[in-house]
Amino acid sequence: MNIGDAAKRTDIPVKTIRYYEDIGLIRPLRDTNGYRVFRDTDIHKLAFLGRARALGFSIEDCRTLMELYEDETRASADVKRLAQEHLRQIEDKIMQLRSMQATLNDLVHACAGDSRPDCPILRDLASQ
Amino acid sequence: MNIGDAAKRTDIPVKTIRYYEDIGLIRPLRDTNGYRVFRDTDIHKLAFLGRARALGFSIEDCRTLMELYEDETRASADVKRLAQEHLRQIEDKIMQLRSMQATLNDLVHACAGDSRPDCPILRDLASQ
DNA sequence: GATAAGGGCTCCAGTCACTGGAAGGTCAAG
DNA sequence: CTTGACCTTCCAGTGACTGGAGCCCTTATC
Repeated sequence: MNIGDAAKRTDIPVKTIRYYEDIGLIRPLRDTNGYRVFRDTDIHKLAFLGRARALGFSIEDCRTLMELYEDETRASADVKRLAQEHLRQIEDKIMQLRSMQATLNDLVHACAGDSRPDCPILRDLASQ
Repeated sequence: MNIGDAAKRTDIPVKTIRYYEDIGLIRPLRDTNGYRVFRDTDIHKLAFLGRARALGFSIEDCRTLMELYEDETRASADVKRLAQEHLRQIEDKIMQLRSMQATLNDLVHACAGDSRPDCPILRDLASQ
């Protein structure tokens, strides 16, 4: 299978697949014409990566997860630890965003949003 | 005031302040020795930027907000529109993260986290 | 007057995870 | 034989900084 088909199959852009090869996440074979050839295992790995990325794991986490996946002697504790740490970071981020959301929401509601220059949003940003 | 004091006063790293000058967000004066000199207005602008960034506005949004702030004939509607659009993006991001959180949470709880290799997290990532 | 510490300066490179584009090779259809 | 859709590599850019090298300036102390 060529890269275009692999991209369609996994919903990962062609450019991204090439990038994943560049950084050593996948190792597709090469045809005599230089084209990448994707086997089922490569497609499987790409799909794995796609799902891990969709859960917000960093590329380095993905690399580790793939290594763990391929290591038959792994301990599930290692996977769980990684996922828990990531979950904690997501929760932190959500709290941060919720705090921004709350402030912004107040400000937006306090602002008339008309043609006059007076604006509580700017007043807040400029406050000492 | 030199850059170090400006940094302390506004809680913005020295490096970041220099970067803000680079991209034209602030225009501190220069002393004869080449050192940047920060007036009260510069400090005020930096603090404004700090608060806007803390609310998650992009640098380009910050630039626009500062222009609006300095334009006495602005319409508050323009500020509100910007803030509302940003609020929408924050809400999108929160929803995305909550969805990740939910999935990850399920997976983490399903995983024994012991020395055995069997792991629902990896099984999910590898699922067809 | 020498020196050391603690500022400041510029410029370059790296971060993360792609993404766009240029310049060119390959392949199947008409 | 040409067209168009693929594919290739390589280089540069994104956002918002951050780190480091190599240098200059100022102030205090010996």
